[in-house]
This record gives sequence, C-alpha cells and structure tokens, in this order.
Amino acid sequence: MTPAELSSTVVSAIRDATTAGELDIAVPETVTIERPRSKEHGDYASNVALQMAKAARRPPREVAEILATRLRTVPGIQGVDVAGPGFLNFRLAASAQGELARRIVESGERYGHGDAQAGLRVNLEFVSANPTGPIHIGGARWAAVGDALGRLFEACGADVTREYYFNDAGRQIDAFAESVFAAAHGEEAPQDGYVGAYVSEIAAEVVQRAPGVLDKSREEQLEIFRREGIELMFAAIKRSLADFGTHFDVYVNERDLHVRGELDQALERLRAEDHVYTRDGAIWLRTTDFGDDKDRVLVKSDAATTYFLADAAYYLDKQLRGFELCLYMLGADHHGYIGRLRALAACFGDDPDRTIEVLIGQMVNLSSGGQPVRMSKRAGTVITLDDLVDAVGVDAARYALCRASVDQTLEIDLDLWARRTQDNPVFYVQYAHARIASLLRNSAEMGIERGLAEAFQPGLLAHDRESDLLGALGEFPRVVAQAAELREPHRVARYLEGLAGTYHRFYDDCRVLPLGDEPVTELTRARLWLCEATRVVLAGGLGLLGVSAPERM
RNA sequence: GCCCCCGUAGCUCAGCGGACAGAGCAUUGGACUUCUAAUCCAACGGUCGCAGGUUCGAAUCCUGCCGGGGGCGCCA
Repeated sequence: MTPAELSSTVVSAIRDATTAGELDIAVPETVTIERPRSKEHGDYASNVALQMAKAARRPPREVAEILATRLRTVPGIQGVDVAGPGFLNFRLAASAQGELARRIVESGERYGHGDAQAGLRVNLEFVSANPTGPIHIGGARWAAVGDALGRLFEACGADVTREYYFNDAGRQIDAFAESVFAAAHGEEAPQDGYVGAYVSEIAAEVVQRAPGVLDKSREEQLEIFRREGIELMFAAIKRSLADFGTHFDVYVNERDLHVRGELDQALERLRAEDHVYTRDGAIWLRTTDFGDDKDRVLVKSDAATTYFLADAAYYLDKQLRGFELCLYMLGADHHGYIGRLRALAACFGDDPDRTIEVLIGQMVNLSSGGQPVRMSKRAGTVITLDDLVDAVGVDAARYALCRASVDQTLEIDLDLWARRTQDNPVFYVQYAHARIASLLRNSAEMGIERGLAEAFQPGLLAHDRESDLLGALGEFPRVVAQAAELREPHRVARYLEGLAGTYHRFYDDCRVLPLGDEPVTELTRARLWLCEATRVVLAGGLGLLGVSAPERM
C-alpha cells in the first residue's frame, strides 16, 4: 500500500462515517499522510482528525477514534492507534508494504512520475547569457537547476520548452566587439570592455578565420570581429552546456524579434491597450498601474528601443506560442525585474499570478583549500562553468549546484566535491547505486534470479530495515511531485541522500545473497526485488538531476 | 531611503502549521576470514538571531527590530 492509496482509504473512511451519521462534515478530497520521524508512531500518520475537529464540532481524539474503528478493518492495515492530541498512527501489514517493491520494479523508470502537472504548457527560460563571455558560475547554477526543473516538470506530465534568450545586438555586444578588436591589435581593452584570456583566444581565432582582416578599415574590422566573435563565443557556450548535459529546445535572440517586427507589434499592442504615454521625448509603459515601482521606458528620446521593449515583445511572443506558464530564472542581481515583468504580463491582459513566475537564484561562492576563490570581472578572473566542471567533474558540479535551495547563497568547496570519499554527497548516493549494481551482478553470476512477479512474497520483507527502506521508496512519488510544484529540485537530492543512507543500513543488517553453501530462499528472492526497486529509484532520482547512476565505482 | 535572499549543532545545510528539531562533515569510541568498509553503529553537540502576534499546536504564518549578502539607471 502506497501513501497515496492510504490517503484515499482514509478519505473513504471519512465518507462512510458521514454517510453513517457518525460525523457531520464535508468530505475532503485528500488527506495528509506522512512518515513519522519516530518509529513508535507507526509506519504512517495522519493529522486529519486534528484538522477536521473544529468543523465536526467534536474533540479531535473522538474524531480520530471514529475513523480508527473503520480503518482497522481495512485489509493491509495491521493496526491503527489514536495518539497524542488526535493523530492517527498506522501500522501496515508487511505484505501490503512489501508489495511496493514489485510495483516499483515493474514500473521501472516511470515509478515516481505522475500527472500533477499534466498537460501544462510551460516555458522555462534560463541561463540566457549574452555571447560576450563564457558561462560564469551564476549561470551554471541555473544550467543545473533549470535543467533539473525541466526534468521534474516532464516527470509530472507537463509539456516543457527549455529556452535560451540572448542579445546579439546592443551595447554589451559593441563592447565585446571592441574588446576582441583591441586584443587582436595587442591593445588594452576599452573602458567597460571585456578582459580575460578568452578574448585574446577569440581574437586570434577570428584572425585565423578571416585572413587579412587586420588590413581592413576600423569599421570593417569591428564588423568582422563582432560577427565572428559572437559566433565563436556562442559556439563555445553551447559546447559548455552540452558537455554539462543541459540542452535547450529553443534559442531566441533579440535581433530576430527586431527583424520580424515583433517590437513594433508589441508597442502597438500596448498602445492600443492604452498603457503607453510620451514624456521628455521618450515612450513609457505605465507599469505602475500593475504594481511596479516606476514606469519604464520602451523607446528612448533618441528613438532607440530599450531592452525592456524587447522583453515585452518576447513575452508577447511566448504568449502567442501558447504557453500557460512562463518561468524566468534570474540571478539575485536581477530581482528588480520581477515587478516589471509581472506588470508587462498584466499590460498584455494576462494575470501575472497565473502566467509568470520568476525564480531568483542567490549567488554562488567557491572556496578551495579553505580560501575563497574570488571572482573579478575587471581582472578577468571569472569562474566559469567549465572551470567548475574541470575542478570536480560534471556529476559533482550538477549535484552541488542542485543540492541547495536557490534561495540560499551557495558555498561550494571545490576540494570536497572533487573528493571520492563519503564526505562528498554525490559519491555517497552514487556509491549506493553502484553497490546495488554490484550485488545484482553477483547474484546473476551465482545464477540466482529474483523470479517471477507472481512468486514474489512481499510479506517476507518484515525486518525493520526492510520496512524503513520500503517506507523511503514509497516517498519518492511525493517528493517528485512536491519538488516540481515548489520548483525546488534540491528536494530530490536531499531525498536521495536519505534513501542512500537507508539502503546502506539495510545492506549492513540484512544479508541478501546466500553465504557459502546456504540455500537460496524465498527471502533471498524477496530481497533481490527490494534491491532492484531501490536501484530503480536511485537511478530515477539521479536522472531527474541529470547526474549519472554508475554501475561500478 | 526602498526592494530581494539568508540567520537552525563547531562547519555546510534539510525541515511549503503537527508529536521529544534532523542529515552529512568535524570530534570521540566501536564494527571488515562473508554481497563494494567509498559502508555501518554509538556518543557528543541546539535560547531554531531577538521581541511580540495568529493558532489546540509555530523553526515554519504575520508585524517590528538586530546581523550578513545582493540590488536600485532613458545600463544590459
């Protein structure tokens, strides 16, 4: 019996009790079932009686007793206690609990997937770094978390589009072109320009690709360094992301929106909706009507369009492509964007509470040898995604970035994450998977099969460690659904660490394969089902984070 | 000045109102003729920043303060 099944069983009990006149209350759609921290409180617990007591105008313990009496007769439930202020504590029959192992093995990688976000057309926009330099560590955080979020949404049935938006026009790009130009001529980068080894590398590569470029006029050179530089830089960015295991479905750039006339269309639309006015020669959007702190300029007094107008066109573009929800994942330094993005949606007639969500990721700090690794854009000592991967590998990098809430300023100790020891959480989890894989290989070599599903005897998995493990496995679907709903992939990582620990403890106490000339028993086979079920969940969970599940380590 | 994030064990952090607040690391002491000891067990360790409020019940929700980090542009 899964927690979800137990939940609906309790709902049925409430319905029956109201029908029988024992309770006078509206029947809830679902009730909360949780794994109690303490083993004394049974396998599962529910606070439903406490929550319904007031509406039922009865003491909580009395409500709990009414439900307990009915629930005690349900097959698979071994016992129901009323405890404390009115908790219902359930003990499941070993067979009802062990049954889960078969279910997981048969579901395979689909176990844990659900339909909580079924059909939702969601747009995830993340990283979105301009091609003026490599992906830095802040972008890396979203490359990991945004990608994991996409996997989570898909696991919950959503229709996901991963999108990368960038500017290939504008002042940043001008500065980049001038910096590459300067580097090609052995000159200092201009004020507000870009520095770092990659600028010189790109300059050299452009010169190689376009022989004779240095003999052309300054204007022609700038144009070539701009065009070729962007192309090389963007190719490098895409390579970094691909090596990192993060893929995008759609790349959108401002220039295309411009070329297709989408900025003009957006402006006309906003004008038609009467949200636009002119002041000091500039064209403004009245975002303060929708909660922004100040109105925003769409077209500057020199007739140049702002990035904000491009943002407007881009939002409209997403709306027209039929997305019901647009998620923006931004760095902490962009939190000021939230108000204007929401106002934008409202100006286009949408309800921002429904169509827009902005996730803000706090900063990432790195340390090595106990000393902080400081970034300086001016000195060109920017820590990049590639640097992180070089230092700790893709799996550890993704896991480290996904492991913490994005609300938390993240501290990454490069020495720790490069280590192949138990201090390193990703190895702790991966090791559990490799350990199971090894055990299953051994069993295959010994010619021991877990056998047909029909022959599986779930009731044999009655050891405390087995019960703990089954309980943990039963939590996975809920963890996945909750992580997607809250947009918090770190919950999956934390869950996996707990599951790995629970498995290691089981492994320590419960011998699976026969020793010496011991016979193969039904318990041996039942435990093989349990081991395979655990392997499936570990692999599935790691997969949601884009981290590999090694067969050997 | 205004806005956002954080404050939980020595350290890094979990914990979208529920039972005596958890994990890993660190420290101390144990467990390998046997399925991967890259593991496990035990001990130690807390005024959940402070003060009010809401609630049967608050680390969790609300308000105010204190401390740390980040941000405020006709920049991108």
